[in-house]
Amino acid sequence: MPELPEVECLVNALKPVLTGAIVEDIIFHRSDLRDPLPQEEFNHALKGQRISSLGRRGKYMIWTTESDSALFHLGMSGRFHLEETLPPKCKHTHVVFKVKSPKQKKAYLHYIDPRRFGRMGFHAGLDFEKHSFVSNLGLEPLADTGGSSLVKSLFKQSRDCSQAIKVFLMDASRLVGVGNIYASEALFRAKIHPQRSAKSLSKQEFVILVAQIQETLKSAIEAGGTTLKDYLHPEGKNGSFQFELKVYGRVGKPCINCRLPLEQMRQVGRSTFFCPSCQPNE
DNA sequence: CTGAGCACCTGAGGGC
DNA sequence: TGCCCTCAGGTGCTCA
Repeated sequence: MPELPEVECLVNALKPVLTGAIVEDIIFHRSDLRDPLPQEEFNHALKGQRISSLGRRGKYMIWTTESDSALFHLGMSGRFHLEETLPPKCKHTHVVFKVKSPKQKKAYLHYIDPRRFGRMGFHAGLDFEKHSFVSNLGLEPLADTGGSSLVKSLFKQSRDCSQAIKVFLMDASRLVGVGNIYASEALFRAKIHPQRSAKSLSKQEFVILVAQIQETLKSAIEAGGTTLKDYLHPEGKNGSFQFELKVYGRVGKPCINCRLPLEQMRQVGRSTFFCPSCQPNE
C-alpha cells in the first residue's frame, strides 16, 4: 500500500496509541521477510521499553525508545493493524507487538504482509538516520515549505540526467516518498510527459512539478491515503484518495481536462498513466 | 559511473 | 472448475 502519504497516515494514526506505550511482548510468527527480521535485537532492546516517539523518514516509519530506534517499511503489501485483543493469527500476520499504552490499555499491533517485501530494522542509538535503510535517502518533499530548495536541488541533479522524468522522481536517493501512483499523478497535474528526459525540463517546469508533487501528497494525506487492495488505516478504515486519482488506473477513460482517452505505458517495469494531449512529449 | 532488467513473494483477475 | 498468464502501492542486485 505505501507511498509517503500512506506511511504518514499510518504514523499519525499510531501516534496516540503508541507514544509513551511500553512494548510488553513481541511475537514473531515468521521472520523470513525480504530481509530476516531483527528478532534478537527487537527482543533484547525493545521488549520492556517505552516508545518515546514515532516519526517518518521517506516511506519508513521510525520508533524511538529512550536509547534505540526501530525502522519499518511496508514493501508493497504490508500493513499494521491494531486490535484490542490477541485475535487468532491469520496467514500473513508475521509479527505482533503487545503494548500497554499510558492509559493502561493493552493493544496488539499486527504486522500483516502477504508478499513479504516489507522490512524492519534495529538501530542502537537515536541517530537512526545512520542506519543503512535510510542513510542514502534523498530529500523530503514536504519538509521544504514553498519548495525552493527542493527545486534547486532537483534541477541541479537533472542537468546531466537522461533518465525519464518519472523514473528520476521515483529514485529515492534524490527525493523520497514519491512512488508509482503519485509520480503519475503529479506529472499529470504538472502537464509534463512522463517519458521526457529529466534534463529536458526547464527550471520553471521544475518549479511547477515540485509544487504539484507537494499538492498531490498533501491532498492524499488529507484524504487518508490511497487504498487500492489493502486496508491502510490501522483501525481498518480505508483511505479515499483513490477517488481523486486523475490518471492512475484510468487507462482508456476520458482525461478530466480534454476528454481524450488516457494512455498507459511501461517504464522500468512499472505502469505509467498519462494524457498524451495534456502532457505533450516535446 | 549509468540505466535497464529482473528477482524477491503471494494473490487477484482475465482468457480459454 | 481449473490452469496459465499478467499484474500489483517497492527496493536492491546484477549485468551490459
